[in-house]
Amino acid sequence: MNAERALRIGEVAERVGVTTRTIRYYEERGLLGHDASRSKGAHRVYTEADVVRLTELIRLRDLLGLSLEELVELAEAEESRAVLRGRWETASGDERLRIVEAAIPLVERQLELVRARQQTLAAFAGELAGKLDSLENRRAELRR
Amino acid sequence: MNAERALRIGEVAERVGVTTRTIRYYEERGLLGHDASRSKGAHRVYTEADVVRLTELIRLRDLLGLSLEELVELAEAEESRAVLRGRWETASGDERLRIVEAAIPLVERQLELVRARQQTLAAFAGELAGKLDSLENRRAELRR
DNA sequence: GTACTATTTGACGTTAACGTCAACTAGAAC
DNA sequence: GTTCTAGTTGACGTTAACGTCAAATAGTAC
Repeated sequence: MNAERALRIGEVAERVGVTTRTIRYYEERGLLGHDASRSKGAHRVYTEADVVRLTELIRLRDLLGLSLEELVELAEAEESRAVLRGRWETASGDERLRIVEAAIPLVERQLELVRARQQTLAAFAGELAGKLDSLENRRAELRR
Repeated sequence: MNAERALRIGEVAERVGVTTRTIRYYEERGLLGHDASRSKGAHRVYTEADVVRLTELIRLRDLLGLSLEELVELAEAEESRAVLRGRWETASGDERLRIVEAAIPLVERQLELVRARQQTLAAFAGELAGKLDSLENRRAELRR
């Protein structure tokens, strides 16, 4: 039904904004579930869902400064990788429910991390604003 | 007047939460103005202002993921390093005004960077929240 | 002065995260 | 089938940001 176009590594890399080396490296490190059915030497095949997923991971890396190891840890429990391996289309209702239920706490965890960083950033911004304020006051006084 | 206690590298490192090696490395790379009056082999001497400054730099590094090179570039223009070298105490009113006026755009720049990051984080948080929402809707449907 | 600890300098070591290169091949287009 | 581009594997190279170690010395306490 859903005849999704198959992507190859080059296109994925370009769209996500990384190099092909990075994608292979991430797979090597266990971040992207590697397809066991791929025979040695055959091209890797990706879907739109992979692009979305990789984009998200890259953002977590860039915005939160997570290391690869931390990313792996974060994504590890994600049973929703089954979706990426094409299991979703053929899954039964029960299986789909389990997949969705496994994905929820993962997104929650990510959201927590982002929110925490928002907090610390807000505090830092406050400090900087205060410092700017006092500098401006000093300037005014020194000008008199 | 202001007889500030002189700190040595070990105490500074502990208070800032880095190692002494890091501090020396930062000096080596030009991030901390190195005191020309220090004779070879003599201990490095720091002030409370140095602790504050280093703390801020480390936070910019950690929260925004800035590289050392970017930090150097950011701090480079900072004429306020004069303050750290003890020039403040002996400075005339005019000099002090110039020091303060040089520090302001620097803090403004830092604040800009932090605010920008807050924006992208907010957008990301929004996306994640949306995704969480749709997952929860799916779950509800699959449960019926 | 002596003892003792923290510091200095210089040098080499380490790790994560890729970059780069070579020889070979899959797969799409014709 | 031929052609051609993009992909694959394996291996070695690179860079930033420190870690670690050794030998000598500064500075503090007594």
